[in-house]
Amino acid sequence: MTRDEILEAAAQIFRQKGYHAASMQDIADAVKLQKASLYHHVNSKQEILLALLDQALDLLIEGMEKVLALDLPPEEKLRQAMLTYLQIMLEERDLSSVLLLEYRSLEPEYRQRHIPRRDHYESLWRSLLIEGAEQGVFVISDVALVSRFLLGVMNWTITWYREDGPLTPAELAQECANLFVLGLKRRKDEDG
Amino acid sequence: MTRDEILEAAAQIFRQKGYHAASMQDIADAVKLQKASLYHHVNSKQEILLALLDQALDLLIEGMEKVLALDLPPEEKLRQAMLTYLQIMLEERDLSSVLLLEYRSLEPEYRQRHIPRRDHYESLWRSLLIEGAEQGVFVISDVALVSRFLLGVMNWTITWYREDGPLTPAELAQECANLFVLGLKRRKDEDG
DNA sequence: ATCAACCTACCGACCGTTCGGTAGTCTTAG
DNA sequence: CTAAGACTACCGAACGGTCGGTAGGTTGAT
Repeated sequence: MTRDEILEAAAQIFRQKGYHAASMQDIADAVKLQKASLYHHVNSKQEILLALLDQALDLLIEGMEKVLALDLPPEEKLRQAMLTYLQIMLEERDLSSVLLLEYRSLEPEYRQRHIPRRDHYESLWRSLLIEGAEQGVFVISDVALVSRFLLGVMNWTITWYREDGPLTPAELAQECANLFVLGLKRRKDEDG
Repeated sequence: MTRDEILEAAAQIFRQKGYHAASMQDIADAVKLQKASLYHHVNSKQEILLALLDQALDLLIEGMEKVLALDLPPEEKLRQAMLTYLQIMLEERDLSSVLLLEYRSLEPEYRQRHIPRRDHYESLWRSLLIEGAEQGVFVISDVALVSRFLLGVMNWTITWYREDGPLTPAELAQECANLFVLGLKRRKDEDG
């Protein structure tokens, strides 16, 4: 049994039940250990949660930085960023769900460590939008607001997306991007 | 002390801590009763949660039905619906947060009672979009998907909106509607 | 012999809920 | 007008159970 296996099981249970409804006993059962044995690998339940949030954010930051480094026109870069985000979200659902929904269960001391990284990630999205605006491709009055709209649509997908449904993550990303890109792009009838 | 006062306090605490992290003791403290006295007014903690979800959904359904009854072109009706939704969400934040985030804590028996009403509400949004599509004003390939996108953006606002921030709910609704309406409307360069 | 991995046994705290009881108020028969 | 009875609102104490976490011992590979 490794720490990572415990974290993985914990993510699944946290997602299903929520942090507070999930007990260390549940996690122990899932990895077929005694509850006390978990404490050989982790220091506390809160530490598990923090580790999961860190993992999730690492994935997202890594994905976003790769996209930002690409040499693409803003519109394509935005599409690529949305695709990457949704793919991570929907392929690592346990982790993502914990990041988005169980974040509130972090106790203050741990939260302080987490918030700056979260802010950093959001700033990556803003920089993408700013790039598009500076090149005159996007028309955006409030970059912070639009980035929240963007992340909002995508974040909410984890509450309703079904793997056995009609859409693949890639198709979903495309539909989503279509809707937004049209709303952001300078229209033909607009002046320069 | 009335049942409604207890529900109101419970909503606030559920929003702050989450259902499972909130204790009956917390609620009792908030209304300055002994924990046991709560059971004179409510039957269980789960019943409180269900009552709050019902209250929230009642508000939203009522608002939506009023908007649907208006005699407006589809675009204006959509804008009005979004405004109404966001106003309710942001003016009744405790209730709305519980609806969106604590819904998962409903136990199966209670959930079965709640789900049909929730589905009904979402169908109201779909019918609005269908109306616009049939009149040729909106171009929508997948109504269910678009309605989820719409609700997703708006639902996520409760996680970041600050009352002391720069935007009123009405301004927020307008920005949000602008983005979406552009993505949905038939463009000039499209054929008929 | 060492040490990681895991165990049994246990701790105090708190959970939602129930119980028996007590003021105070309202109703109604004499 | 009064007194008995019923009803509402609330309380203190306790229930069985679960919580996260700890102490200390056993196992087995190196």
